[in-house]
Amino acid sequence: MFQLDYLDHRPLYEQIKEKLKALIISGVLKPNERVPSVREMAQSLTINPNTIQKAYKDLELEGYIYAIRAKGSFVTPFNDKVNQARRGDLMLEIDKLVSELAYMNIPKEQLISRIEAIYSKKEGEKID
Amino acid sequence: MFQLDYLDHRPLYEQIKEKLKALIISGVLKPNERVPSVREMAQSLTINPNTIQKAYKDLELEGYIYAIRAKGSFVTPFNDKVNQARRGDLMLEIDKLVSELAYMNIPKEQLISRIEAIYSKKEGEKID
Amino acid sequence: MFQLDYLDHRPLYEQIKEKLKALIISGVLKPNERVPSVREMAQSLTINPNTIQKAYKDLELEGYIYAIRAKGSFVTPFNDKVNQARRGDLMLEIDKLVSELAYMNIPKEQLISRIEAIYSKKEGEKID
Amino acid sequence: MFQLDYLDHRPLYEQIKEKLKALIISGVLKPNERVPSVREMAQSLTINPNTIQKAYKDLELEGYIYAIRAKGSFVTPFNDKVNQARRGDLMLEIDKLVSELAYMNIPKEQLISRIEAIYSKKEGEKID
DNA sequence: GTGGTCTAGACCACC
DNA sequence: GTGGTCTAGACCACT
Repeated sequence: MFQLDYLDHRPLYEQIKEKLKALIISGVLKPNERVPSVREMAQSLTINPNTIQKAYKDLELEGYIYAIRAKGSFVTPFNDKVNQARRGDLMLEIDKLVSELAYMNIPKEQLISRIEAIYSKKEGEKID
Repeated sequence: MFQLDYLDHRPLYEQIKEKLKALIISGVLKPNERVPSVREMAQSLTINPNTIQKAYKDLELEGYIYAIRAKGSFVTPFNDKVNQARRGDLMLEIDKLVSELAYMNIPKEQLISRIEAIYSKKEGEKID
Repeated sequence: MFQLDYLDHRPLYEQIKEKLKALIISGVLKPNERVPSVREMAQSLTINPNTIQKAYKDLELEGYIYAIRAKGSFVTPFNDKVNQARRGDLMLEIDKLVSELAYMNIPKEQLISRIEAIYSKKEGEKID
Repeated sequence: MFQLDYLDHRPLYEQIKEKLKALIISGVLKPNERVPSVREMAQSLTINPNTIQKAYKDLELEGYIYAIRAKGSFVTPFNDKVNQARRGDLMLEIDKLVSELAYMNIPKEQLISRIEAIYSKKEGEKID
């Protein structure tokens, strides 16, 4: 499914969270699709199940997946009501990054075209 | 100059770096202006000088300030050649954030207008 | 009759107990009325009959329903002698919750008016 | 500080959370007071530090304590803005309990006098 | 010394 | 078989 980077200084569970989030966001994992069980994932990454457990629990708290005991874990279907706080955080992060890029004299057109590209790719998927 | 947030779980030196960077980016600290000495800053924040030292060293490596022994540290004047790696990192971060916002159905117009606002504010300062 | 919430991390039988209790307490299920059989309930919720069985057995032990073999389960008519232990437990729980609300500076008038409302609603039902 | 009940079927960390919360709510632990370190608590209860860690982390997420790396954990000073969600949850729980008590014919006067007692005790402490 | 991360291996409740 | 809890013991970054 993906690989870990042991040179990365962040905790393993952070990497796992990031990779899974990316799969969900990019649409590789569809809403309500089952994600690998804690043990399956632990085996395929050859790390301890507790580390996966922690990553999954965090993702559940953040609203990306949900767990059903004795059934497995699944991708949360997107819901506009959820994660308003998260949206605010993302906006603040974007502001900081954009300020830094502006300071470096990156032309804003470059940024905007990048955004257009990401959004139009997403539109393309919807049509599928 | 600024305050530390002890509830933030990041290392203190990360916070210091972030705050100083923000001051530089926003133009509060001008190019070649002297930043407070390690001791001054340590005293005003009542933390260990080693922590400030580490923050300054990182900022120097990232190209935001330069140190002159026995004189102090100063804001690096902007230079196109500096920090091409940093730019790439920022772009990757932006991509990740934008993907997540797209996943959350934030309209791209909202993002773009936000960017316009930040850039036009910066233009305004230049004229000063 | 009711729906299960698979996102709830409590065991399913706990949810079933809670919902049935609510139906009894609110008067939707009257004293000596028959509650759905284990099989009926299992079918309508599409879960394993063992899970329903466990919920019913617990409710019987707690004094909310009684079972007659080959006939089904029925709502226990209210009886002052029953459940003195349960009352004590509820009082302890109330104490804990009220302490927490007091800590949060919720005015006691708000609590009391809430209690009045619940009791007066119950009185209204009795008259029916 | 307190003792664990190994006959209790709930996870140990839940018991620890409950006991600590009670100490905070009752005012035994004052705002900004330091709570025992993870290791101290683990030793005094003779359980594994990881279990304490989990309890403390949960309490931090719920807003009762805050942790500062290399310093310790401390009681969060009460803040009206925090935990509005928690308040709503508590209110729903109270409603359920009161309904059940009403069903058992507990006179509402008994409930109200209990609430008065808890609140007046809290007022007494404030004057101290 | 503090909070935080990780492993290896065990056991439990649930379905 | 699944998610969740717990232990014992280790190591890390930070102050």
